Amino acid sequence: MGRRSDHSRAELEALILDAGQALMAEVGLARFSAREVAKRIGYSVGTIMHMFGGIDPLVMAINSRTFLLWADWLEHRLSGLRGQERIEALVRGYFEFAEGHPNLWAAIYAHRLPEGTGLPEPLADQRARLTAIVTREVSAILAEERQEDAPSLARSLVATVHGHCSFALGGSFALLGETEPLALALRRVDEILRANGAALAEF
Amino acid sequence: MGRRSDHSRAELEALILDAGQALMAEVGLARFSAREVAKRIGYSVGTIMHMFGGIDPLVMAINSRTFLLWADWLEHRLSGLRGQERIEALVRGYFEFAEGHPNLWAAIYAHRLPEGTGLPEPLADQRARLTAIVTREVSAILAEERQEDAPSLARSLVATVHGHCSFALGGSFALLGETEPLALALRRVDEILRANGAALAEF
DNA sequence: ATTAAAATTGGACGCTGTTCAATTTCCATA
DNA sequence: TATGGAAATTGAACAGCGTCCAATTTTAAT
Repeated sequence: MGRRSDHSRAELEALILDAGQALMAEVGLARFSAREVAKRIGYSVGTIMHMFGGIDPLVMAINSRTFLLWADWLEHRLSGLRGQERIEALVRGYFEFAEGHPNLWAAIYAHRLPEGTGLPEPLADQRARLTAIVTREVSAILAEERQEDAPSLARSLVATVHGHCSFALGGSFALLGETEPLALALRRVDEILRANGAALAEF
Repeated sequence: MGRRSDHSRAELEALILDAGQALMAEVGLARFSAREVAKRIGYSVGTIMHMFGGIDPLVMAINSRTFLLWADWLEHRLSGLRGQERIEALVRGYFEFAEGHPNLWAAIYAHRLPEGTGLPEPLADQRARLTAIVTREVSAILAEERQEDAPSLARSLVATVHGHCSFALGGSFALLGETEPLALALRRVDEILRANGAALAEF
């Protein structure tokens, strides 16, 4: 025991986050376990506790990492698209990422940090990247005199799509007999954008 | 030990659900504990396990109960209102209930039942009541030739408001600098209803 | 080489959900 | 009213969890 220079501080952190995110993807937040992460990387639980300070900060770090993954994936998905195709790709992208990584996605919204504790600045920045992408795209199809509405409108659109995606993956829509959640979300986004003066082609 | 007729079967179930819901409201899903519920009602954990079959079914029952509470509260809130005031009251009601019972509300959406297991019919019915109210109100302000759109539109509106409420209580909006989540939700609902031919007064 | 500091461990603690044999109570029948 | 079988309830056991910390080992500086 003691400082084994098998891994540097940064390497060890990456090791923990890699294994942690993998475990989260496999079993979800409810069955996530710091002990299991420790077992997988060959360190003791104490090491993880010492580095992150508890299981909540660790989960926060993993979730912020998921946001990064998500944002990169979205950007890649936008490349080559033009005009309002890009907006549609954002909505589809939201759903597809969530469906492709349901446990990672659900962990983001199921995990509530004990009251009072806010996100450390760097983690907050990682999370804001996703909305920044949407703001940029919304801005691009908004008239010049409505540019100032873009940030607020983007946040609201993300919330709208999130609500539909959340009901789709959480089973609420299935419970209510709704079979086309994505189509619903796409229509709402279209309506909202038109109502706010976006330049969209006729249906 | 043995069948103590202190309480009938139904009484005991109500006792467990009462104490369970109270505990959920106090500590939230993450710190919810069947053992603590047992302690509070003076029975052993085994009794709860035997009645509900596990902690997941118990949480499901509590959450469905929360839906009932919510629906009743909403109905009461609608009484005396007319026209589009009723739609506005639904949106405000969604936010106010969530803000008034944050742990109960969050537990509904944070709890994901282990895959494959669906809700028992009676519980599903309890949950559908809330959307049924919205469908009724949406139907009331929709033109006759658009009546068939009401159920789907209502589900979508609930999802939209849920998304905004979820971002508000979960801290996403705060993180992104949004300070007026309710106002945002109200505007989106107005836009969506107008886009679908609802009879709403000029702003 | 010595020493102070940092990293890592393993074990303890109290908690959790789940299971089940043993016990107690109830109800129906004789 | 006595009795037997069925149902309810318990308490203890189990494995796992997050958290903590004294003890140990390694590293880096002197």
